[in-house]
Amino acid sequence: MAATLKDVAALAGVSVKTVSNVVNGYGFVKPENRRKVEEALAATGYRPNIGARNLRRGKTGFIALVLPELSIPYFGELAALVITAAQRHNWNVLIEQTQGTRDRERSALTAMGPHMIDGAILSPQALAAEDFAAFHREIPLVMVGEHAVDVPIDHVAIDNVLAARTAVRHLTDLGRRRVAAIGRNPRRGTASLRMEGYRAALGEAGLPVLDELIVPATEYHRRDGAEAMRHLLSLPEPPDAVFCFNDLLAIGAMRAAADHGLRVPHDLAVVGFDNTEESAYSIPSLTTIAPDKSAIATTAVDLIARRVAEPAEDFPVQDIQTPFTLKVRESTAARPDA
Amino acid sequence: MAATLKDVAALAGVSVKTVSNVVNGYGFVKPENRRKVEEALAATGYRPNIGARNLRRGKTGFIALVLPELSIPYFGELAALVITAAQRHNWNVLIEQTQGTRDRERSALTAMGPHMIDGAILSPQALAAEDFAAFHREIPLVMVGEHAVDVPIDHVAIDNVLAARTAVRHLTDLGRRRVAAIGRNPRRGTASLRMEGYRAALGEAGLPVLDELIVPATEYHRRDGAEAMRHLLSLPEPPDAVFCFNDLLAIGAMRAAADHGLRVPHDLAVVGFDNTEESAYSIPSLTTIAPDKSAIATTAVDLIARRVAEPAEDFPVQDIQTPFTLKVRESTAARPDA
DNA sequence: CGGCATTTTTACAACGTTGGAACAACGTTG
DNA sequence: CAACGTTGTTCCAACGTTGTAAAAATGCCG
Repeated sequence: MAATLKDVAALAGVSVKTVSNVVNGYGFVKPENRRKVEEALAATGYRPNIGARNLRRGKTGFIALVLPELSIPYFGELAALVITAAQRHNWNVLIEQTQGTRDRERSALTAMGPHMIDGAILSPQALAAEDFAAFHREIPLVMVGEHAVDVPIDHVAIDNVLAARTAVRHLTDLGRRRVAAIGRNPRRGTASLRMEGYRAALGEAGLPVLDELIVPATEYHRRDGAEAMRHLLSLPEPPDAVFCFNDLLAIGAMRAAADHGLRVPHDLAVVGFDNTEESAYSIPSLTTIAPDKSAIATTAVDLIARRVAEPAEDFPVQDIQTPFTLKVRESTAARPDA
Repeated sequence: MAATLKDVAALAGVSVKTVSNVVNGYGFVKPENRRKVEEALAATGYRPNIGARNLRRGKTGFIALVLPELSIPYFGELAALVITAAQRHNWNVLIEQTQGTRDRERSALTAMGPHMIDGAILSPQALAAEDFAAFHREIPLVMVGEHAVDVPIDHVAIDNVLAARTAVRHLTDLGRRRVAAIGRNPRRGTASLRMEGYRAALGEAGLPVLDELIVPATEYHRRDGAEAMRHLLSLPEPPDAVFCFNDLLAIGAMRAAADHGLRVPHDLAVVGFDNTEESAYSIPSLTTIAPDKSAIATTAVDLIARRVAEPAEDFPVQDIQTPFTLKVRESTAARPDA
């Protein structure tokens, strides 16, 4: 069996507490004893029992990361960064997958009691404001990306309206006149914000907002992008550009366009959102909004750390905007004839 | 604060143990009391303190998943499946990222004592056999994918030799004569197995194994695939087909080929390995070996569960092969002129 | 060398849970 | 009605750790 403090103490010939003191770096230990304890520690290969320690300390050493699906590149990349950021605070990360369903998001919120986790980072898709009422607000919670309005909860995200506006503006600057949008979804807050940016950019360019060019998507997978694009291509007058609300939709859209014999960017310019690794290598490579994912992860984790450290908080609910850039790639190269 | 058994007991007017009995489904509780306890449970919103429970039971309720990087699609997809499989055993999954470095793989193995986890699933890349000696073999360990030879540890993977042979055979069947390989890496066991399959298939087709067509890769990222492909295209006599040891390498290779003005599959046929979602939507879509990832995840988790359940085991070390298929897509379509 | 301050060590309790044993209540049986 | 088995409940201890407080050892001063 694994060695405990008791075993180490017996071997070193001191009390359990002295060993504990050495392990935790308490100052007043006779050098002689310190040496003996350290030897015993090494000899037994002692590892503290985290569970027992946390039980005693009233902390768990875990934070939860609740997201739709790890197999979606954006979330995989984000999770990787969150885990790395959490390590700096000596936290382990528990990942909970919700498939973007409200039920599972809600149950993740309630099931993970304060016994289990010290805090949670949540990337919700379907949660409504009232779901948060059920949540025991005993541990810090940070929302990333999606933002349930009217709920006083810390939030970290990019400026979605501005990002979308930037993306669409880029398309109109290239001279595209029929700019479609894929990803409308009234249940997603970010989708509404991106719609807003889309409309604003069209307005600035003096272009009309045409309902027929706005395609909804429930999920944001490649398949949905392809489907939406097929629909757009079946229109009497198809678009000459499309702004997709994430990279997967864009990849799917480019695929459908290719199947249809269209050339990207010549016949159709495409912009995505997220700057997943994939978008830099696709053929053609994908112009996309590049949020600073590392900043998102670090900010969210640090925010939880701060709330944990100062629990009886009077520092107000945070709504932090992290930076983004537009990565211009082949999918929006200028037409040679333009 | 969160409710404990004591609080619930006080409210219900029974002893702590009776509440515990109700919570754990112990049979002999007076209906009257059961009702009272259940009401109190609901009223307080009691959640068991997992740490304390595990401390008492000597189990942790966690398994570790040690892998190179969550942001790599294959591992993201695998992690998603492992988490789902683990849920069926009431396990939480702790994900540890190693970046594929030997140091971090080793430290993950030792740092996660038996206090922390009930078992571990390991997808190693750089570990040598001797590293396992350091590992306290107190908890079940399953290796997926890579297999450190000479170490008696459970292992789950596809038949890499056969898979590679199948992939290359597919290329030679299409009439390709100069079939390159990208991904040679003597430090990776699977790479050697895939090399073996590659050589075997060439042999069967009566083709020579040419050193110049075999390109090493340390990491298996898109960037490495592109780099390797650029090298191949600089040869006096470039290949007409390439077998990449994973999908990312293949995506990178296709990207480099496109940059070079080559048409895939006409000028160059490409086969990948892993069947990540991305490969179905790339342009052209990628022919690839499709391991049954779900089977890998389930088998690995179930194996751990079995070893945990029967610890004083005499059931021998397992080496389980999971099925795979070859998904033929556009990147290896037959030449129209052939 | 007694007294006192400082350093070092230890005993004890507690965190929340559950297994085991002990105990209590009950109905049944001889 | 005594003995018994069954059902239901409680008490105690323990899992491994650390905070508190008290005890012990040490060093210093007069």
